[in-house]
Amino acid sequence: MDALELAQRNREILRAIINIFVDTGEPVGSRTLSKHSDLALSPATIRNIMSDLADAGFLTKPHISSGRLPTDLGYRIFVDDLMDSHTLTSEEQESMRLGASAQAAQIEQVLAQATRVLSELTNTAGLVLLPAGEQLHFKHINFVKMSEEKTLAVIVSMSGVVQNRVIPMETPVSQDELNRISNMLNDEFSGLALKEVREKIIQKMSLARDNLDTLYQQALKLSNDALSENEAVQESLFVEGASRVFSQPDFATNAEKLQTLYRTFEEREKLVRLLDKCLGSEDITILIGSENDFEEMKDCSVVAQRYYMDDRPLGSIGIIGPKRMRYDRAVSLVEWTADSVSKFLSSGKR
Amino acid sequence: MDALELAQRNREILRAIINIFVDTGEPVGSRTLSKHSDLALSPATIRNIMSDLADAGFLTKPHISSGRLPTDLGYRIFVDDLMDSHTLTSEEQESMRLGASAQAAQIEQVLAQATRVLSELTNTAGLVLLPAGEQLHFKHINFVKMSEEKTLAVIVSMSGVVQNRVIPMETPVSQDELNRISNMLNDEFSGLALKEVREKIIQKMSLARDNLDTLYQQALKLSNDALSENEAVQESLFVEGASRVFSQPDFATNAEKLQTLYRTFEEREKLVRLLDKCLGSEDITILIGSENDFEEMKDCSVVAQRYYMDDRPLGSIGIIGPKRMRYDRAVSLVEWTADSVSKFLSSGKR
DNA sequence: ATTAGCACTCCATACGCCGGGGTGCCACAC
DNA sequence: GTGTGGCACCCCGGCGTATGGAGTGCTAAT
Repeated sequence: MDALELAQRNREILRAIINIFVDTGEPVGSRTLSKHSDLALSPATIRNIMSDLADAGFLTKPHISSGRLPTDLGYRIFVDDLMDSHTLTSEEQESMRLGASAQAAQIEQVLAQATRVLSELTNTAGLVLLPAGEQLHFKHINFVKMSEEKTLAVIVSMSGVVQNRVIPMETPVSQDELNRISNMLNDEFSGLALKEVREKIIQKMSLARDNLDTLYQQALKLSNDALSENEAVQESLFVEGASRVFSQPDFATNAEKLQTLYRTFEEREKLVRLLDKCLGSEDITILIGSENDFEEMKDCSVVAQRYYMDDRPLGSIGIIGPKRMRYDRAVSLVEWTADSVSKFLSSGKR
Repeated sequence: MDALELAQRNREILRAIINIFVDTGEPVGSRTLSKHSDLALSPATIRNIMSDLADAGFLTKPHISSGRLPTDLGYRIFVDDLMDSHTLTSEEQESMRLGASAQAAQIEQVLAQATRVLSELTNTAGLVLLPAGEQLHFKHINFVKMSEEKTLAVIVSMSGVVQNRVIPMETPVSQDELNRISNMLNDEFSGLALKEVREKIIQKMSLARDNLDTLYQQALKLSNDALSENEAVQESLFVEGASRVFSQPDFATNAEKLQTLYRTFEEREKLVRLLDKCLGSEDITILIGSENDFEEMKDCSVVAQRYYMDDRPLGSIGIIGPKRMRYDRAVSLVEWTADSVSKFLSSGKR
């Protein structure tokens, strides 16, 4: 029997098993299933079907004589084909109303709030990625003289992300000159992606090697310094409510797993990579267990979605939780959140 | 027998017990102690002394017939009176050499690096507090017009801390006016503590209610907005290597404790409060177990010390780890780190 | 004062036992 | 052939018991 064309009844069974397992966390046996489900089938029949489903790779059992639980593949089928779509309650929708206060003037605060709520509602860790690089577009740059040896560059992107960078100066430059430099740069680069700006600068630098206009030279050097390491440094990730994941019964009993999981969250780098992956896809991304390529997180699933500003994808927002989660609810909430954030960022208000 | 004048021999015993316990994590019994220590005493004698020490409140036992381990008070005596001072190896000193590269232009990076090393060397969590408020002194402020409705305030403190703040504008103000406003503010407030600046602004605002100089009015309003919520928002804490604490055997076995500890670290607020306390004292602060007032952290100890910029205390840096830690080493390392940071921040280089 | 000896306590571990919830397979009914 | 009841078997987990080790407290002897 082919995986993709399971008989309707088998699909029902698989769905029921997953639903029950997600609910209780216990492997589900034929007997309990025959009671709990509305299918009028005897345990023996169900056993046969379960056996088939296990052969097909959708179910497994922790030990030889125990109930079944879904494999990653089982969850996959469930998410792709079997899942009912969850409709959010109006309270859930309401709690995602993004603070329209003055507070929210900074984009970071909007994102932080969104993840916090997301984490609360799903009881998992909320994540949001605010990437640098291609997604960010240069709006303007300003230089502020801090001392003879140091200048502060303030870079503002179209999306409202503000970055600071202190640049050590070899030769002093007056504030006046700095202002002229920033005007020059703003005229030239406004609207371009940061990456393009960097490329252009490097290009111009090599062209201008013989140019005697020192101000121009200065400008290029300064802006190069200001934008140089940004990509690595500035890719910023917010994590909210990680402790919720750790207290899930799936992990809480296993100190070993808890350790490695905690370390993964602390490093952040792998989380960034995961969310980064979601940026590539227009649809919501669901990574179940080993589908994410990190051994340490093979018991976790990720649900994430891009968010937009004015129809341009800006970053991604999502959750990470135990594999055993309410996927329907997670999907709805993440979608709704990404949507709310996108609307907020794109609305005239800003 | 008075706590403070324990017979020399008893002090030796207490010290030995603590040293062994810190080493092994097991309650230490009279027999093991009589072997491991160089005191030529029989187990029975040691038992008597241990019993005395227990009566005095320095030792306790997990159950009626088991070895002894130090109480918080026991540790207290140990750190105050019994501890040998640990001398750092030159490698240890070396690893704290703070990156003198361009990287370090921003104060946050110096602090982050310092905590990271501190955490590695002590195998505990490294903490550093960079407080706002009284410790920060106003250097200058700049305004950058982002759009008609939004202005970006960039506040630079004497210590080199840079803060951004987006301010929603009711009426548009030109960049030119913004510049004049910032000049006005810089002349007036440079060098004052942020707190004083805020007070002065409020004072002036009430005085100037009838003043018709709209620019001046604007200036006050803007600066008030820019500095208003800073105190709460900007107090920033770096935590590095928290997972090291969690993997200590003292906690790793106890999922319960692990949970609450996670949560405490995630909230951060209590950690801030602890480090804040250390700001008050010139000496290194050691809080053992319940000496910090947070129930959740009664199994942890804190070792922290102020750091300075140009002889002015700026924030505090330290570690938090299990009560059972090498206090001598922790103290030396924290002191050395605070010292290195202070030297770096105050050096001519900056 | 110090020590040796002894009785006692408590923990950790191992072991055996048993019950419950499962499975797999076989044989039977429809 | 498909679904079902029955039966033998499996394995986890909880519980009570035994056992050994580490430690204490007390007493009596040095």
